[in-house]
Amino acid sequence: MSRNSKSAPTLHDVARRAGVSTATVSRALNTPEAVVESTRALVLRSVEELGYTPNFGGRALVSNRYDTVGAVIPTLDNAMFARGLQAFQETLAEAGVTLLVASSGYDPQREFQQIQTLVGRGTDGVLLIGAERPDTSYDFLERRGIPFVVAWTLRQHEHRCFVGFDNRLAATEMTRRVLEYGHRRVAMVAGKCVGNDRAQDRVEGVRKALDDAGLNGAAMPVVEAPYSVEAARNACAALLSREPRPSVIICGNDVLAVGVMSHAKSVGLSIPRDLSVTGFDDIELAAVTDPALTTVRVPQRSMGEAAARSILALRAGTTDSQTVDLSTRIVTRDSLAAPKPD
Amino acid sequence: MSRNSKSAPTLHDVARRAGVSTATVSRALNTPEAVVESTRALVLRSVEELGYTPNFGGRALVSNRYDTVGAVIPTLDNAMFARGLQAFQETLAEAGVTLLVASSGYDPQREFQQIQTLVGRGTDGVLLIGAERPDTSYDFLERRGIPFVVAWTLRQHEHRCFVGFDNRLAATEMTRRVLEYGHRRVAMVAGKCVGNDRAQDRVEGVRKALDDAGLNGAAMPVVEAPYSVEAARNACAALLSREPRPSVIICGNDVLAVGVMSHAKSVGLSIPRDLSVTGFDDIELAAVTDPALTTVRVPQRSMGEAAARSILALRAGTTDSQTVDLSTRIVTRDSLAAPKPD
DNA sequence: GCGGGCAATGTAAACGTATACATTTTGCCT
DNA sequence: AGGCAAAATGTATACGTTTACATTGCCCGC
Repeated sequence: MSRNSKSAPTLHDVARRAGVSTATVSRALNTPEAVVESTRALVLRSVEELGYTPNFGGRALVSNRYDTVGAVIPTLDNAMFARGLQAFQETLAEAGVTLLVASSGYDPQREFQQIQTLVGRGTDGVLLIGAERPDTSYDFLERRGIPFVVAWTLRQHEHRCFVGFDNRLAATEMTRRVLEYGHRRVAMVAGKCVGNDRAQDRVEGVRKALDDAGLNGAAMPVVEAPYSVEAARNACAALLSREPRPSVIICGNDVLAVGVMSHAKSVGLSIPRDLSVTGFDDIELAAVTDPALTTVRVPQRSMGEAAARSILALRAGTTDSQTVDLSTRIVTRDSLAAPKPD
Repeated sequence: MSRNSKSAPTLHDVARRAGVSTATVSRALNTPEAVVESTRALVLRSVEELGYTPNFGGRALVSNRYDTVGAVIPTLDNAMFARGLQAFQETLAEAGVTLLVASSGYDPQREFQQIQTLVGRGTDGVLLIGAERPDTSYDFLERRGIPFVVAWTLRQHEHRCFVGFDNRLAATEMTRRVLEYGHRRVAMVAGKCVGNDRAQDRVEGVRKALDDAGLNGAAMPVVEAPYSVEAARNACAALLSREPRPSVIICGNDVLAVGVMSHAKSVGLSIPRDLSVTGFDDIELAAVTDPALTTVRVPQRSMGEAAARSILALRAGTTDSQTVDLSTRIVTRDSLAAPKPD
């Protein structure tokens, strides 16, 4: 009954068993090249036999490094963030860094709390989604000197690091494509815009393309909906009841597009014959809806990886915060076609 | 330039500024009722002014509590785990516990590494998905005395805590339903079974229902596919080329079902007239496929919440590991119908 | 008015690790 | 062989917190 399991073995225990000092054990583990082969083997065997693992608190206390980065995500329900986060986590893990996850539920106040919690936990890097939040949050991080990366969007800023894509531009390009098909009665189902710059940018992008084409962007009908199929159905119903009825509905998100198509079909409309629909994100299921969804491909995994690399660089002391601008492209499928003549 | 930002304020700084001892500050923060109103106010003001936050390493070192639980998830790509994890995280957060996330990529070896990393990080609770893994992993946790919960599945076990549902039973029920419709030529597209007891259970459940009905369960054609639309397409092609052609394909997952339907339609089959398809999980999009998917509803959020509660209970010292058995139910939509007569 | 008891606060000792500095050992050159 | 530099190891302290124990001050009953 030698292993009473009451308390974990410490550096001291290992040192005594190996007949060396604690400093040597520490070195054998952290800077192996600084210790001679024979003693290193001795130490490692002792570590093995005792099943020693370093105490995280002790290590963190003295070195002030936690090898932990936090991410505050609006929600994990959305497959999109999940996938990006997956890549983020994997890249971090390769560098021996662990990921702490928190979610804000799209609430800036809660996001701030979560940031505080994470930092209080010894997070030495933070991933944020979207640029729009109270200065309080930014100030907190900057004052504390915690490196952070803003992802899923792009902004011009002196000192901050962005990893994302231009939501506005992507929406403009998609809209331009829609107009090329000859559509003039354009409507949009957007995500909730308050506090969500990505949703805002997408609306703006659509408006801009309309303006560029000599149409009145500001006059375009827009209904906002939370990112759910059911909400999108209702939004679609609202848009279809307007006069003149839109010939195309541009959606701020693939999930919304799925809901829109679902409702349109349920009231007897054929897509794209009677109504065209476009999405945004290119989630896996966009390829298998009926009809398959024409949408904007967003480089989710690359974004997660790039964000991780940026944060690692920042933690390592990179001074120049290089923004990473990833590109999107339109995936042409079957939900967008020319409008039928009046 | 009083705030040099070089080093964070410590308990000492707060104490000196408030003119009290560090012990009093600590108490004012952790056990407010043990300190008189006036000094508490004094301390809190001092905390405020200095922007003090406790050093996590110091606290963890002495108290040996990290208020952190880890989760090792096969992958975040699958919306299903993401949603459950979201609920898990929320419930944890309410109790002031932070979530550490790692992913295994369905690799038991990597899962073990991740468990070790998390525990080395001071995780005082772990969430695992699925029951099947090397004893090494279980031994490690049990020897260390780290409470853990196994979710997404159910097993009989003396000391371990399970939170999930009976995959086998759910599959049996779905198959029974299929048989009630009159189907006899049953085939299945399953998830990869090696190391994945949920996928295995679902196959077994289908076989059992067939056996119960006097059909030969073991003879049922099964193709395994990773959880992706594309893989499911190929699997579907393989099954459809067999003689006799199946009248129904039971899928181990909604994503697989979507892929199967997509392929079947692409070769000119009408669903459910020429081929019935069933899913598993009831992800949000199952309701909007064409036709809408008949599937098994899995209580993802409840599972996440229940798992969190179990882990919190275990951490708090509950001795009896109460297993939580959540129930599933069949959601009837349009992808399952009677087979057309030969 | 005085002592006893209790509430409030202070003192100081851990917790386990990393590392600056001191000491010993090794290897090499003359 | 002796001495010296460099390599290897040991010694001892600091990190910031919690908490057991010691101390102080206060109120109350007699």
